[in-house]
Formats: sequence, structure tokens, C-alpha cells
Amino acid sequence: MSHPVPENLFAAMQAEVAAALRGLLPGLPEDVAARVQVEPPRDPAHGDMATNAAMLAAKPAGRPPAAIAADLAERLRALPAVADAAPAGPGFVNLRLKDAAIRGQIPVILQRGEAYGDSRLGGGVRVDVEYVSANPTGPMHVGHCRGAVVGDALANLLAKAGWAVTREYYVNDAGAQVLALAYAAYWRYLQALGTPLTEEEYAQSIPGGLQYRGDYLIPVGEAIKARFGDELAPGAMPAPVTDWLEPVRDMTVGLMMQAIREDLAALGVRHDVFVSERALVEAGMLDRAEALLAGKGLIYRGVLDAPKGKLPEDWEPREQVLFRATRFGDDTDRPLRKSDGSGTYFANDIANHLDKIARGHEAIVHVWGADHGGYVKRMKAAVQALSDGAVSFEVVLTQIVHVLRGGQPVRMSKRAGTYVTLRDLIEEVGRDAVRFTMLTRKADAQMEFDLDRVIEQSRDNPVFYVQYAHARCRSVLRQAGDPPAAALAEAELSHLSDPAEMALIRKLAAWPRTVEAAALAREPHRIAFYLQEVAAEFHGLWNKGREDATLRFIREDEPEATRARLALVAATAIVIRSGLAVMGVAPVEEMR
RNA sequence: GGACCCGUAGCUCAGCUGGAUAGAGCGUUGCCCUCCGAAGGCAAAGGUCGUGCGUUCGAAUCGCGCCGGGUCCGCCA
Repeated sequence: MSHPVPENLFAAMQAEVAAALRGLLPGLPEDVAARVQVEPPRDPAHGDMATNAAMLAAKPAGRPPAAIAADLAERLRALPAVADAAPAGPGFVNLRLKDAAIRGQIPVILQRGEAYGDSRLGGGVRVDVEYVSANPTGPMHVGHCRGAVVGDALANLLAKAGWAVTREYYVNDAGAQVLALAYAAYWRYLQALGTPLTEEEYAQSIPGGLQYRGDYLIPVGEAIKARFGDELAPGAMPAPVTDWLEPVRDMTVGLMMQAIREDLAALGVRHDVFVSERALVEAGMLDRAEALLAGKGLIYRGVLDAPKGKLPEDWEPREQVLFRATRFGDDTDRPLRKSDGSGTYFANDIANHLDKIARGHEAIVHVWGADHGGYVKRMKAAVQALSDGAVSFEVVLTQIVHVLRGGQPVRMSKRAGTYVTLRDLIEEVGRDAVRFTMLTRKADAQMEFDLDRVIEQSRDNPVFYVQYAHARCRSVLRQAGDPPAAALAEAELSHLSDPAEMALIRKLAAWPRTVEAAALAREPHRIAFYLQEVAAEFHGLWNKGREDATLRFIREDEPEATRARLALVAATAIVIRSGLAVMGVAPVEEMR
């Protein structure tokens, strides 16, 4: 990083303020200067940046904040980038930067391209981001979609902010549900062979009944027949489970995962690794995890108290193998083994997390549906126990998406045929609209997804609004013959002086800071909001050009001013693309 | 009974991890387009931030108690 101009103006100023504060108050504890914040003030009239340094330092320094603010302002005024610094309010120091310092971001943006905003904040920490992890028991539906988009965007965001990210999908291919799936696929296989049995006869003959009756297993049955003939069901009649379970299960899970991968690809969601629950258990990871915890004295045999409130009908006290999750803040200890000796889902997931740790991850982030909220504490406890607190564990919960059409709720019913698969959704509104819209709400807030609204071409559709801004940028640049960024970076930027132009540049200069804040908060939706603000500034400038011809981007009679404005337009397009890239949305060249 | 999430303008939602007079879009109201950049633009009205205490120089933000909504709660995943 040998840029003479800092890429993150706020971080650079934070360092300056901290240094000035140390110079002013030599005895100040180091952590006070480090905690100093430099942020854009809520009210733009207060300047470009404001710092709370004087208020933080007041108590340890034993001086009133206003006095410190006055002294600090004087020092900051001497900085070359600062036009003015003034104490204000309860002890803020407001800073106004010189226009030249703000404009200086334009060549930086043009040089860095879409890498503008990349940060080292994450320090290369190896983080495992697990998302989707839908059970391989059927095609993906809209319920999976939000987690997929949020997880993918969060992984992009953390990578941009300097974390070393592994994108992981945990395949739940070991539990009772997969067994039920195998039975269901076996039924379709019997049908393919022309079995005389009726569905109900078959359903009654298997444990738990026929749980997955969807049509999507018909091709699976055909595929099993194509591979095995009637070998697994001689005479088209059910054979003993042990004769067919493994091949049927493996083939079915394989085909389901293939379908899921295709759905994910259609949504543009990527994963680096697919970790199989079954493979982990077979490799002995569960036993390893249990032994590890036992070695720490965290495993015991015991009987849990009955849950309060409504009791399950078949409740009876039972001795179980338990993990001392309460030692790490959980509400109760948690069972690890089912009565047949196999691992509970939780136990297998502990194995999964031991595997993540063993692969060298220092941080684990999950994206889960809100219905898994009750599972967070125990898993956090497990990771703490496994890593002796060295590996962090966080969960981003996503709330339900209500699908609407023209303001009316779309009923989600498999039977009525109104069940919305992920594929249907993408085909109807397009991948980019799906992704962008899924990021226009905080993950843990419920969201309405109106199929008509998200493809509407109007101001109140953020997808359109942001894409339109980029298309307008591109349109202007095309009209000017697409000058190369290097040429634009040489433009004489003092031609950019209108308040609307400066406001746009300020907004662009906030991109690196936005990336860092969003990454720290694990909140990719902030990128969507930021891009709407950039688009609003740009459209505002465009609109001014409609009324005031001297503000148009291209002016035949003013080649130097035109070049400066083209530089601004090109920088705007770059920042929008950089943000869309985090969201996994493709920028458009023109609106159609 | 308990745990977790949520409660901000008529509606849908932001609010940069404790800062200054709480924001945006929609909707409402009022202006603006014969034409050169109107799939629109400008402006206004609209909030005791569910509620009551507390911590703090300072609270929508942190803590506790209520009220309201959601999710979950022993060998399902």
C-alpha cells in the first residue's frame, strides 16, 4: 500500500486524531486514544467528520471536554487535509476537509478499481462461514433462499474486509430424515419397476410411514432402476432393508445434492467445501470429540429434569450421556447419544465443529434460520469447550420471508401446487433481483418479498434504482468513448465544485469505511443501503443537470471540466460495481 | 414455566455498536414537464423511538421489570 493518498479517509483521520490527542495529553492511557472514533456527523452541516476524542479523554485527563476539544481542534487545523476544525456541542471536534483532499479519492478509486474498499481489518483470520446446509431431502425452496444469499454475501464481505474465508455447506446425510428419504426413493424405484403394491400398502410397511411423497423423487426411482435393474427389489417387491439401503441412500443423497448444487449455482451462491455428516462420523470424528470433552471432565451420565410447561406425553426420566453445556452458559446440559448409541444431531454437529477447528479455523460464523435460535447457546458452548475459548463462534439468524404477489400473500402449500421452489423464484424475477432484495432488510427482521414489486421499474424498487444509476454511468461513459481509467485519473479535479458533486464524492469516499463497519457487524444488508445512498446522490446530480445545463457530465465546450466529471462518473460506477460484487449481483450496462 | 429475536412516522424499514435538532422510500398535501437528460423533479406536513425505572457528561442504542408480536424448548434435523 504505497498510495500517497489514504484509501480510507476516516481510518487515516482516526490515526491523526489519536496522535494529536497523545501529543496533547502525554500521560493519557493508550487505550483511550485507540478508542477514539472519527465518523461522519449525522448532520452534514457539522462538517465532514466528527470525533469524540475530547469526551473520551476528559475523565482520565481530569480536564473538561470543551477545553480539550479546543486544544485538539487547534492541532488538527494544522493538518494539510483539514480546512477547519472546531469544538462543538458537548465536546465534539468537527472537521471539515479541504475539497482537494476529498476529491483526491477519485484517482484512488480509479486506480484501485473494484478492489477499492478492500481492507485488512480481518487480519487474515481464518473464518469458516457455514450457510445453506439444507437437508438433502428435496429441492430448495424460498425458505432456504435468504440464508443462502445472506451467507454468500457475508462471506464476500468478510473476504473483502481481510478475513481468510472458507465457505462451507454441512450436509446432513446421517440422520433419521435421510433414512426416511431412502424409503421414499425406494418406493419410487418400486413404482419404476411396476410394483403391484399401492402407496398406502407400502407406507404401512415401513417405519415412520412414507414421509417424502413429492414428485421430485420419481426421476430418482428411474435412475436407480437404470443403474440396478430389479437387483434391489426382485420381482418389483420390497427386499430386506439391509439389501438395498446403502446404495439407494447414497444414490438418492447424491442426486439431491446435485439438484441443490444446481439451484445454488442458479442463484450464484458458492461454497468451497461440502462436509458430509456421515463421512465425519465414519472417520471417527464424533468419538474424537467426545473423548476430547471427556478428557476435560465435561461428559457425564445423568438424568435431565423434565422441561417446564407442557410436558411431552411420553416423558420419562432417562439416563443419558450428557455434555456440561451449563458450564459455558447454556440453560441445561445436552445429550450426546441416542439410546441406540449413535450420536444425536448435536453430537454430530460437535464433530463437525471439531473438524472446522482441526482444519485451522480461528473463527466460525453460521447463518441459520430463526427457528434454530434455541440451538445457538449449546453450540457456542461446545466450540468454547473444544477450543478452550480460542475459537470464536457467532450466528447470524435470518427471519422468515413472506412471499407476496401484488400485495397478497402467496400460500405455501405443496398440495395446492403453490409451493415456491427457489428455481421458480429465480425464473420469475431473476437472480439479481432475488439477491438484492434479500439484502434490503436486516437478516433478523421479517421480510416481505413482493414478486411484482421487485421487478417494478420505479424509484421505490431499490434493485432498479441502483442498477439504473450504474446504467446511467455507463451510458455517459460510452457516449464519451469509454476513456481509460488511467487517463481520467489525470483529470484536473478542481472543476468539481458543485455541492451535489462534492456530496457524491464524499459518499464514494465512505465506501471503505462502510465495508469495515458492515463486516464487523456481520451485516451485509448495509451494503445494499449504502448503494441506495450512492445511487440517490448520483441521480440527484443527474437531475440537477437537467435543469442546469452547466452541470451536465459531457460539455462539448469544456473538455477539462468534462474530463473531471467523467472521472467522477467512472468512480461512481466502480464503487457501485464493488458493492454489487459483495452482494453477488451483476451490474447492468443499460436498462431494458 | 424458561430461553432467544423483535417493537422507531399512516405503511415498509434504516439508524454506522453510547453522541449533537432520530432518517429514507411509499402514502398524504402543495408546486413543476410545449423543447434540449421527466420510466420524473422540488417542497411541506407527519415520531413522548412499546412502557417504567436505572447506568452515563449523554440512551432509539447498554442493564433490569412490565406490555405486545415471533421462534424454540429430552434420543427431529
